[in-house]
Amino acid sequence: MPSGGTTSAAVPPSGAGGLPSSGRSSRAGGGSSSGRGDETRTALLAAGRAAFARKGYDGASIRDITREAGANLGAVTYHFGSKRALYASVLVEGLTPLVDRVGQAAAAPGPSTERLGKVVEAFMDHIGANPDLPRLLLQEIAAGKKPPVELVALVRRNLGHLTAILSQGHADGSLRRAHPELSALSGVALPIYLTLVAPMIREVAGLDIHDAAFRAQALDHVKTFVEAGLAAPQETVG
Amino acid sequence: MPSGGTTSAAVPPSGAGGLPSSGRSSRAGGGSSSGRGDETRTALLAAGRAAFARKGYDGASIRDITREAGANLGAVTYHFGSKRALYASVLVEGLTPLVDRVGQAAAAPGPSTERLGKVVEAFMDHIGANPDLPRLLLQEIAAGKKPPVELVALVRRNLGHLTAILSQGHADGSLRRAHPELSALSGVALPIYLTLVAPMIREVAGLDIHDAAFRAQALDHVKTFVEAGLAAPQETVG
DNA sequence: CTGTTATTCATACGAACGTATGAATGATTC
DNA sequence: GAATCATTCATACGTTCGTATGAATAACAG
Repeated sequence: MPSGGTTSAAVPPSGAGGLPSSGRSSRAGGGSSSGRGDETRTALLAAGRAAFARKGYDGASIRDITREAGANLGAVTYHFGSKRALYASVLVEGLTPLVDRVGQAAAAPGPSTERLGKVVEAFMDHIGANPDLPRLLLQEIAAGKKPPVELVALVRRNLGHLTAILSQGHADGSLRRAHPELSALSGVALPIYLTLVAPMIREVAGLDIHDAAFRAQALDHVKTFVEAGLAAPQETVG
Repeated sequence: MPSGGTTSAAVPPSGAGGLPSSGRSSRAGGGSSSGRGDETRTALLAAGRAAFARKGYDGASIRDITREAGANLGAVTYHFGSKRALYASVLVEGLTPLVDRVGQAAAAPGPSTERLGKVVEAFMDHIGANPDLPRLLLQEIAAGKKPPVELVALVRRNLGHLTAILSQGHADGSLRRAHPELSALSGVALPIYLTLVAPMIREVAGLDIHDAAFRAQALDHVKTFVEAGLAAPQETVG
């Protein structure tokens, strides 16, 4: 044996590490370790997000991802431990900012209908700027398997933000008294769906969600639709 | 060379055949050819639908599909020519009945709000009975690539059914005057989304869309939501 | 019975995949 | 300048994939 150990020649910072958002391991003080380790990790996450969203988990290959990231084939194994672990990191680190942003919008003071509008706006804006996110989410969910716990936690948190608004609206009578989960899901279904089927809309109707004018139109429509769908029924006037 | 030809020993009925819905080749008269050819083809379609919906195109393997269908490994090549061709057949032959059913519901006479309700009901009912369909559709669309022409044609036909109702509603003033495509998409987004994220809903909120009671609740909610979202605004009464 | 045709079957091939391995690299610390 | 460490790199292994191939089977025609 030329070198020392048998298999533990290099000890990757991955494995059982879970999902430390910035838990990089540096050697002694608080320095910058040996160089571009973080850059590689970040590049892998970005390339992985694009690849997984576009081709699905199985369709995306580690070779494609590392090539796109400008990294070596072994980079994924080293930084994340496995393809599956990279995928989990992409999922969590990609969706957390969205949930956070929705949480901020939902926490704003004001009447429930106004908060609802702000949440929808934040949701559509963030998703519009990151069209990979709904694809990532749906690619995972559409599999029909039990989603990973981290994803469940994120969605549950998001649902909590929405149901808080709904219960306020129920209390003050401005929102329809309805099934809270169904109502919350209704609020997010349309933004996600519109972003998701953007290629189909472009193909079928010639409308591009990336076009600024149509984006504005879509946002307006979604806000109106969701607010009307959730609003308390008004007395009809002949 | 033991046998006669070089490569054309067996001539599969696939290849450039396109998508004949029942264009089975029988030998001379109109008989039943040599046996269970059609059964195998049908079994492959069913197994392929389940596999593609659950694992995506890349995740589903021909070996899994043929095993599930009780057919030989070469059956897909023989009956469809390639994995891709099987996938296209699954897509078209799976979604056509849904579009047809929506078309029937949309063609019913009556006021536009009532037709709208019937369409939503037909949509949710059919999708509820065939939960693989939205997954198939989304797996394809989520890829972000140009969808196959047959799929575009189907979606365009479906969109036509919906916009017909909407324009009637616009004309008689019962529906909100809004972007027709956006409105139509809004009508289908929620049913599809609810079915699609069923595993997530079950995990996060403990609600199962396959449970009859919740199904009824969901249908009711979706109808109310969509109708309220698309209805013409009423005068508010303090 | 003989030839023809549709279908099934077992097997093989080359490519691509995820992962493992151990040497090379280069910065940091003493 | 030697030791240490995180990271990168080239390469190899075993598996699985889609597809190709040609023989085997079975039904029908004459």
